[in-house]
Amino acid sequence: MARKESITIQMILDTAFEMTREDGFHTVTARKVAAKAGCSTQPIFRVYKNMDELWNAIYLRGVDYFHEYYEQFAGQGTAPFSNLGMAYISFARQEKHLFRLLFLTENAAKKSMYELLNGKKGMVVTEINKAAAMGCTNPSLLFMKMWIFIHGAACMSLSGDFDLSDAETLDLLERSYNDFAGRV
Amino acid sequence: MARKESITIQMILDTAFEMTREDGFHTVTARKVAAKAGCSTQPIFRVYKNMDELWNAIYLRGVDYFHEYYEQFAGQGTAPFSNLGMAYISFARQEKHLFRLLFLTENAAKKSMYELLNGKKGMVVTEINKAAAMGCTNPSLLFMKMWIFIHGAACMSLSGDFDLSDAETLDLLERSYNDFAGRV
DNA sequence: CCAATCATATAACAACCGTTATTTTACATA
DNA sequence: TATGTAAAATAACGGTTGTTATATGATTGG
Repeated sequence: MARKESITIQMILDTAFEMTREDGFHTVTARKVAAKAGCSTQPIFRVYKNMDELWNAIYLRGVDYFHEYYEQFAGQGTAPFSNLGMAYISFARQEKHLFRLLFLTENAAKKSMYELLNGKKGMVVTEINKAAAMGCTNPSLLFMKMWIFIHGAACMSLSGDFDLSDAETLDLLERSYNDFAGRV
Repeated sequence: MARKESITIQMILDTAFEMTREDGFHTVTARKVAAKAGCSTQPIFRVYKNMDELWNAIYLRGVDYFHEYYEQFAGQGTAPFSNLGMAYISFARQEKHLFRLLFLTENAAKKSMYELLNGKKGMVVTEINKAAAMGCTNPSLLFMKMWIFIHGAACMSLSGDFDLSDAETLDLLERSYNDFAGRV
């Protein structure tokens, strides 16, 4: 009855997402995506109404990508939040463009930082409970302080103003947790 | 002998800088600057070789602007670094576009964060000395921890994930200083 | 007052952008 | 095998960008 589809929505989104990962969000244009996917711009506008829709899809794929990356770190580490913090900072270092897109860019579909951090597994809640179990009187405040600190380190590493090794970073996070929690 | 200059480099840079302040760096194009300055694009390319030079000049003007803003806070506050932190966070809140340009954007002429923070008056050194005089054993480490925290709060306020009042923010900074310094 | 000279304006160039109209191509059904 | 149909390619439209060639303008020394 009709010609068979040869360029799928997956191919287009995969290509566009990879461009975002490697060169940043602003490099994703219709013509460049088409060139990299080996087709014309027409298939893009068949599966997406316009470029805004594609950009939105890239953001949502970025959220999924972050979660997959981030949830690998669940249960690791000793001090509460230090595992999540390491995941977050590692992500910022290895995926600068995605980190910018997810955590430093205003966006129509933008999710709150807490929603992103808690993830599908409720990892923040888990860590808060862990802190409470360790005798912390105000674990939510502790989370807030810890995350401001962690977010600061992540953002600093974007501009090259924070370049501790992973081991040093983990040590810093655990010491900071103890500082905030009033331990010795 | 020749026609008198009517559009100065100051007028152009003032206009372009104001556009950056209000609408962000990416809105500064030759034609838009010309329109806002009430002239053609030609005077821009008389005083600047190309747009890169103008953008560079905007960055440097931004550095000066930050210093003027920031140095007003010198000597205020009680806990070390809290005055500088309040200045930094206030700047991020009130001058989002400039903050992004100065502290979150890669740049040919980019200065290190420490250079920007220390300023012309050596304010960071002053605060570190203050901490040392208060009996802190490792004031440089304390500064690092404090500034990661402060930078985190500033960056979070960009995305609307940090919205404490000034009084609450100051309180948070002073408490954090005590946490890091091991005080009660 | 004229002419040289430099500032400014106008207009154009080539390269992009998102988007869409038009044409070509491939495939399933009758 | 012919035909209808939808996918893909081509090409174009109107907009933007940085930059530059050309034309107009004003000013000042001779």
